[in-house]
Amino acid sequence: MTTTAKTGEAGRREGAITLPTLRAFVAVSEAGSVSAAAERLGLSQPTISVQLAALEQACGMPLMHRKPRIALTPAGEELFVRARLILSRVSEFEGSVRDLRDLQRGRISIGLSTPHFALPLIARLCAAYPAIESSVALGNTATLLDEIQRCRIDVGIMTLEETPPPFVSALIAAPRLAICVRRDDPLASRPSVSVSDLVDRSFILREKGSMTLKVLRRAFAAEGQVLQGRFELGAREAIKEAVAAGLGIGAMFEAELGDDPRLRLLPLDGVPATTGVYAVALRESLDIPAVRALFELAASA
Amino acid sequence: MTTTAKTGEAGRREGAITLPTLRAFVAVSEAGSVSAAAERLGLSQPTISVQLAALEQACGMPLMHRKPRIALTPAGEELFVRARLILSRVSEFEGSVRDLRDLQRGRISIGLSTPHFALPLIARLCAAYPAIESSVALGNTATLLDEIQRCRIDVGIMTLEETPPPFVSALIAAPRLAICVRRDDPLASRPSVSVSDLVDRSFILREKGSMTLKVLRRAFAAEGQVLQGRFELGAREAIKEAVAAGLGIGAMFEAELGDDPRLRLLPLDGVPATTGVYAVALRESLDIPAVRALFELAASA
DNA sequence: GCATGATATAGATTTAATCTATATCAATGC
DNA sequence: GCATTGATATAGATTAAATCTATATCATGC
Repeated sequence: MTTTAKTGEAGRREGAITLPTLRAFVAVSEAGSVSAAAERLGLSQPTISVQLAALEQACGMPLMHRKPRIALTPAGEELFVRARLILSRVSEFEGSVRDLRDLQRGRISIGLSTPHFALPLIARLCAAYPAIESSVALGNTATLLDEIQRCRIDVGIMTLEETPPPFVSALIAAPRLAICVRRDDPLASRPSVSVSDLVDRSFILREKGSMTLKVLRRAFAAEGQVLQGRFELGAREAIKEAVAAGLGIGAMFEAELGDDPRLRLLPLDGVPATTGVYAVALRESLDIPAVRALFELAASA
Repeated sequence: MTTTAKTGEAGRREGAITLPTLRAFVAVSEAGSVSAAAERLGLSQPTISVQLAALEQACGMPLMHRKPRIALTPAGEELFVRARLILSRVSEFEGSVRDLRDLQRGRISIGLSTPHFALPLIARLCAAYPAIESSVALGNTATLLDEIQRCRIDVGIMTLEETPPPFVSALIAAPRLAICVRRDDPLASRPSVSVSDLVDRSFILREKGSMTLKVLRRAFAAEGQVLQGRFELGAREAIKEAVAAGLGIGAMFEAELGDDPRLRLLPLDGVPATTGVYAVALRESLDIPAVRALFELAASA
């Protein structure tokens, strides 16, 4: 029975190349048998058999012959090399994912409004995950929230009263508002002060958007008073200098003063403790490993 | 409403990385928007959106943020590079497949028992597809069929009567069996000979497995005669020399003699034309582009 | 020739990829 | 400030891929 070659099309049914088919092909080539490859990949033998057939289908030509034992055709030899190249790139990709997830690598950009409370936390982050690169910028509560929302920074550490919807936060500290006066100020020897002690005093204020300003203004309003600002300074350090220079009195949260011998910090009575220092991020940023790590450190402190 | 960070696991639902997800990711990164990427890939916008989410799921972290406009996270930057590497390897793989299929590259190993009929065909193959490398070996019908079956060669060109099941074949030529004698032989002037003319002559025979031997023996048996072999030689060229040296007469298929002035070839009457010169291969080898090309050339001659 | 080990096929099930239709979200103009 | 628009995400359905178990076929060695 002489079968004449049918010259019609064959092997044209394409089916895109997929990673499982390539894995099966490479495993069979290397293991020298379908069943050994199946075992190596932790899959069933028919799965490998089918995947191999699918790849030959997709390529439109036989890649292996099975006669004496399973072996590559010339075309198979060539494609085997390329298939292994693909798979090794995939492994590298997966390795990167693992590193990134295990924080063997990673980056986080942080914005601060309160260096005093933020830096110990950042220091702990760096100690726990030495491979994380962090970059730090400064700002006030309002600008930081804006930058978080625009994804300019991953996380902000700032004083805050409430966390609006798109954000999540973790409490770091709950300092009270205090008044900053010169050491020779009449009030300097008082253990604390109240709004009524301050109505005729002129303040050096933080800029708009600052939580310090907002809380102070509200404390005055609660007493029916209006805050009198002498002038406005956009940085806490500058305010300290201004107070020391006798330009007025200032306000800042406890522990923000540091160790300045020229000044004294007096707790302000009658201010409800509604504010706190928080780490803040977009909810979806919590899936960034470095951000999650920072939040976990904040929560565990 | 102060939402505290939930420190529970997140992004752990793995789902293996696939090529479509990587393609979507790279396309979005390059196109700068999901819908542009969809258009570029010829897919719908939701498909890309879903694939992107699937990759972020598989990686367990966000790869892009979408706030001002869509942009890569630091992790995304790193993985983007690796993803593009993978995809370029895949393109190379697909390019190889195309080349192999279009015979821009390819190899074929051919076995011959009848160089006279085979070489013109091989010459046509080389002319039509200059990029195909072919390697040629010799053998008789039986050894060639065996080598084909063991995938030692892709295709054999040989005299054959019938094509056993695992093979397919294409007819190349249908030469008749002829007797080879010295120019000074008493039979040399005859236009043809019959078995009865040869009963007392002593033959120089081809080896077992040769189709020439098989057909000759059967022609004798059909007349009730027994073929008398003087001795056996494993190569056609050697038989010619032996006949020329006067050791006996030989047999070969028409046109196999070539142009030897010492010899004459006499058609043997009464031999049914059941044999032909065929290209033979395993059925599955027809999917090898170079083999298919050879068969198509044979059929179109 | 029969037993055995290996490969392929069948049928069923789960998951992935893709679509259309629709909802949500963000930016922009009136 | 609200409505329109352009872009992205979600839902539900459908098709195709990947995988399994069970079984058939095939080849090999004794």
